[in-house]
Amino acid sequence: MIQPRQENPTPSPNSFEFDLEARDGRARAGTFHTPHGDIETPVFAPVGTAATVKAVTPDQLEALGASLVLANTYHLYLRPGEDVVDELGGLHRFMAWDRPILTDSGGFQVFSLSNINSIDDDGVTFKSHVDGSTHRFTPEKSIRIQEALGADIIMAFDECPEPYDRGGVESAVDRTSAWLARGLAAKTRSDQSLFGIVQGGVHADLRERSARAVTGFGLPGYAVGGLAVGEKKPEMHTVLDWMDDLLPADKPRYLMGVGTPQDLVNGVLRGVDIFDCVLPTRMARNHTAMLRSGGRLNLKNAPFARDPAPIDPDCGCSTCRTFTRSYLRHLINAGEMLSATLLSIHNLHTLVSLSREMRRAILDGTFEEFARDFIAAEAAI
RNA sequence: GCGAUAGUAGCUCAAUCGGCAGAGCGCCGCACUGUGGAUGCGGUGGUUGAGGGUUCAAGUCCCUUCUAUCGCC
Repeated sequence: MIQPRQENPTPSPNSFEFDLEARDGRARAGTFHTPHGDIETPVFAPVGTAATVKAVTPDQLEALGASLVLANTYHLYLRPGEDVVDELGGLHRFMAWDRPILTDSGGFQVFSLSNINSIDDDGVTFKSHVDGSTHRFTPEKSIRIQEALGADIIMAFDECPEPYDRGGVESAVDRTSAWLARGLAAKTRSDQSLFGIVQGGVHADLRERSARAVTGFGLPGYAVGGLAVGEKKPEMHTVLDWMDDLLPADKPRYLMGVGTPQDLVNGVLRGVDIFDCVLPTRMARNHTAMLRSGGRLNLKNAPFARDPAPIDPDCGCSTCRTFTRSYLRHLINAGEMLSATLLSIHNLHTLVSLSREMRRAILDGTFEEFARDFIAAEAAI
């Protein structure tokens, strides 16, 4: 049985302040203060859907140098129920992660995982993907659940539409703003910071309309939603360029659901501070190792059967220091759960350490060179 | 030794009256971006145990033979 940590870190007197420490071009290095410690940016947040980062233990996450972890409101509401988490002392104690936690609003999952019954200006009625039961989320309900869960950063309930359906994007922009106002009004806890989400798809005028509305609430941080949902890469970069101009410089920017090592570099290059993504752990479960500079290794592939090399000879993670590709392939082939753990550690290390290196380069004033080399190396592959 | 039953893809099995030899799994590979260890997509795969016969046509009917399982002297 896992014992939750007992010590309670002293809350920063400046909780939810963001110190912008350095800039290099549009790239930024900063520190976001939360009641559970500081988040040094740029940062990559591993995703722990149901109060766990899947096959990775908190000790392993800590060894990786992770600070912020994302948990999912939709999943925790359905199972075990936010009341259970609340009763057991809140998310930090429940999942034994004493550092900063961010919860999603449930908006995206309602659209991507459940069966939607109806969506209107008031909220969304949907059927659970677990048992088919009917539920309803509203902006107020999402805040109530997230307050019961108790993460440091909580997200406004939003609508994430198809990026190329302009009519759908336009109504999602206005609905997301209206829902943010209601979520803010429903908020009662002062030890959680609410981030607003900018929508607008790939349309400049809609991104601007959304950003103006959302930043008007003077929130402690802002998220860019509706990207990495099927649009082309150059379009994502263009939207991020717009966002850098539209979002206040003195607040953290969070690019939701992204991404690959290349996405992180391209995001930081355009002023993004926070990332989260399921890719490193999902690919780990699907036998794929992310390589730092482009490329992936599907370790299930036959040629690795007798390969004595580590996944990445230049990687310093515990998996690469310890195990051969041959052994990892054997674990996968034998159906051993350990393969998901070892690959998750490698994939998370790739993104967490890349974020840390980018931070250092920004502080040193060498980030533009770092990014140029990184993108050149990727192009050479 | 005699008898019964069964041999079809790597595995488990389909294939109507004799009418283009198939499926699932595995294997090989691809995808995966605000997470279900999920899922989706594509590919490889056969001397139908062997040999002969009947027939326009045989996995299917006939003969011989080999192998396996069960039963009986």
